[in-house]
Amino acid sequence: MMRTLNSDKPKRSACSRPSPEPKKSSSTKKEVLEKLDRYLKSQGLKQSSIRIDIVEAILSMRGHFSVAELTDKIHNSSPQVGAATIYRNIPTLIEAGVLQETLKTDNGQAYYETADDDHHDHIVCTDCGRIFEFHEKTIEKEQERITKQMHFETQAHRHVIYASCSYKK
Amino acid sequence: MMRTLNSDKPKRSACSRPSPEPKKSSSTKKEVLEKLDRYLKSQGLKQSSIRIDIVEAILSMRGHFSVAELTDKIHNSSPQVGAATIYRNIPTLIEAGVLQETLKTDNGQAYYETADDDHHDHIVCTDCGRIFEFHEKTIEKEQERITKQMHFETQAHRHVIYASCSYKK
DNA sequence: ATGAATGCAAAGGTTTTGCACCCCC
DNA sequence: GGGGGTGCAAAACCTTTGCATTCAT
Repeated sequence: MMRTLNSDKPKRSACSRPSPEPKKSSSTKKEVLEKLDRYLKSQGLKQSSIRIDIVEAILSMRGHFSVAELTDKIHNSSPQVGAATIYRNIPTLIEAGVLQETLKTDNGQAYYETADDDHHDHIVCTDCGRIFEFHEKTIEKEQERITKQMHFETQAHRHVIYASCSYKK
Repeated sequence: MMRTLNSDKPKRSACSRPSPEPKKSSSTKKEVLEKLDRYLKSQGLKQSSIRIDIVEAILSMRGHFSVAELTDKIHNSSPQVGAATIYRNIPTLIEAGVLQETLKTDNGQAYYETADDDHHDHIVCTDCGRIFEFHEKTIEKEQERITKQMHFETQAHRHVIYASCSYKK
């Protein structure tokens, strides 16, 4: 029975398209940590060595990653960090502008990426599950026009295209 | 602490915008049941009174609904139907062209609507959580253009705008 | 009669929460 | 020292699955 979109985990091997380029980091690690520091101070929150560990793991990730993948990375250097701590830090780091949510898979798992300024949306390969990015100003503008016309104030959007890689086989 | 998009269930009362119009049913109940019948026969599957109950409940729903809401509706007339049966029927009914998935909320709950031919995307009100629809050919075309240009074959897409209703308060 | 459909309960996977303890400011 | 931060385990949540039973054809 066919399932909905990407609820079956596709195998990486099903797709021979080259992986997306790792994004060129627009900010240095130092800048990110300073931004975090400013945010924490502004909110009366505290630095903690574990929070720094988590941020460093995030900065070392390439592309888009799940919490499970992030957890593995963190456990490389700090095996004792609990999953709950990572989950509890996610909203904080999003608020701080360090992290952003990419998309949710149909099975409910969230994917994240390091926050950056250039907005983009995503194409998920239905063969291999990898996530690619696209930029399209026209769509952004149309979106804004529609929302205004319908008397809403845009807060955010998620635009995910599911498509199969033509390089297949 | 602010959470991601619609992970907090907003209260209906937070938004005074009129509800979306119930969609004018493009097919009669009879037509839908015939379509289902054709699909089931083609797949060697069976009719069952419970499956018909589920379809009738779907057709009686207005707008967009979660499995929980659908289950409640079904239980009005057939209280004994188990949740597993409803979940197991969903992929079948999607395949049959009776049902389609609208979106997943950030907390992982799926929303559905009756299948129809006119494609549209969705605006979720960040005040009240209600789901509205928009149609925009320009966006569809751009999307197709980008996907082709990147050498993918489009399978599907999900485009959800999160926006607050200006009629608020 | 044969295989699909169902109910029940248990299991699954991801994320959240309660609580006692720890540590940053 | 006080309030945020953390670990652990349990709970929450939606959904899926195993198994014995029932039903459609």
